[in-house]
Amino acid sequence: MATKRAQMMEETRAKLVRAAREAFATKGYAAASMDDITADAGLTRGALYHNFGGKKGLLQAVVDQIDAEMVARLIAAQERAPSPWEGLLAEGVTYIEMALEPEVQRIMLLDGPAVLGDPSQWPNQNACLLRTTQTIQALIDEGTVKPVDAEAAARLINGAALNAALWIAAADEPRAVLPKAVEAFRQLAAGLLQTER
Amino acid sequence: MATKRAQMMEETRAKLVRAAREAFATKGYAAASMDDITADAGLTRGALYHNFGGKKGLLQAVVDQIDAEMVARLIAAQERAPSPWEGLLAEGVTYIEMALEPEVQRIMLLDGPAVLGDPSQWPNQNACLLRTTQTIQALIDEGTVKPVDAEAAARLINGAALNAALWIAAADEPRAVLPKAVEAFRQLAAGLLQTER
DNA sequence: TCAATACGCATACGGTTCGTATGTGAAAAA
DNA sequence: TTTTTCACATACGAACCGTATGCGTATTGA
Repeated sequence: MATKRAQMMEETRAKLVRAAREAFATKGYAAASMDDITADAGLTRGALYHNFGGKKGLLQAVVDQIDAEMVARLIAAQERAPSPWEGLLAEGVTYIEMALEPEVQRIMLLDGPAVLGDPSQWPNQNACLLRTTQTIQALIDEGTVKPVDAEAAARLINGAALNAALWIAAADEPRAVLPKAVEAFRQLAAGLLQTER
Repeated sequence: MATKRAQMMEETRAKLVRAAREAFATKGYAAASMDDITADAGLTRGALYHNFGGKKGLLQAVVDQIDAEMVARLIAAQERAPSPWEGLLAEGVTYIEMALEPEVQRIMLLDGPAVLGDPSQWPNQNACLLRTTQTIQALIDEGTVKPVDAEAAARLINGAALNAALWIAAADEPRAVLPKAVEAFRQLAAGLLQTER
């Protein structure tokens, strides 16, 4: 039986994460006070410290939640593609598109790395990167991609997409810049393809 | 005549920037207190507010200084290369190497963007990226590189190099993965080259 | 069913940091 | 020399964070 206490605790955690996600996205991590967040969730800082250990722990929880959502969307985009190679490109493009959302930009691309450190160390980010690495390795095995180090290629691809995302998010006209970024991304990625045809 | 007051002021600004650069690099922006920084420079917060307007202004000054140094190194690396295209690759490798330095990583890649916003919108419009953009534009004009958007390409190239650097920095054996990263970087960048042969 | 315990969360307090408002002494102007 | 300017120091109040402690309800055991 799921104890009633556990249910309550899960509920308060959800409320705190929801309020924090909202506050971090709009004000940024540093400017968002724990008093405001907890009050917004109908609680106090006591609950926050008990459940997450502190402000950083709460950010970690928010990051994990968003990260999981992003990974799900990346997988969906890849599976929708007609070929593994197109799947890799679709993944990158999806990643770029997600950065149009202020929430992703602020929490995942700016405050997250600054407060929590290297994103590639985040649990779900590792899974995402690992999957990209495997995809590239498969493309290497089938001869579509040059025999480079799969992990290195995956990290560079991800990094390129990430910076394109940051660029778009900060641009005056995101919708106008998006196609440029996507085109440049496809060109860059093409560098991994076997040259002969 | 350069008034004595102006000389004094320039001196105190230099001392503050020096102390701040040290503190930001080691403790990070958020954890570095203004009292510590100013005391370390033999001053008080009064001088800081008078000269830089606040903590963010001081960070901006530090960022501008480091940015200028980075550009100088990028230019030097590019001029040392045998061809414009090799110059671009040399820039990327140099960028990777610079990102391995904790100071650059902490201030320019993590705290800077988080506190000041996207680098391309910094008042001093980060010359680093501008430099790469110009290099790529030149390569496009001479026909070496495909006619993509120069800024987009520069962003992606920088992003790839940046992530490569973060990967290397977090690796168990940095010196072992460095060549892998450089090789993958060269392959990716080759995607920008004209295909005909 | 009832007493005892566990524990999730609220409350209270001290310490640190930040921003502004005001004071001061030396350089510059008169 | 007197007056003004201004670079910087000092003083004060407010906000925020982390820990220690208290309270009330859910859970456990007899």
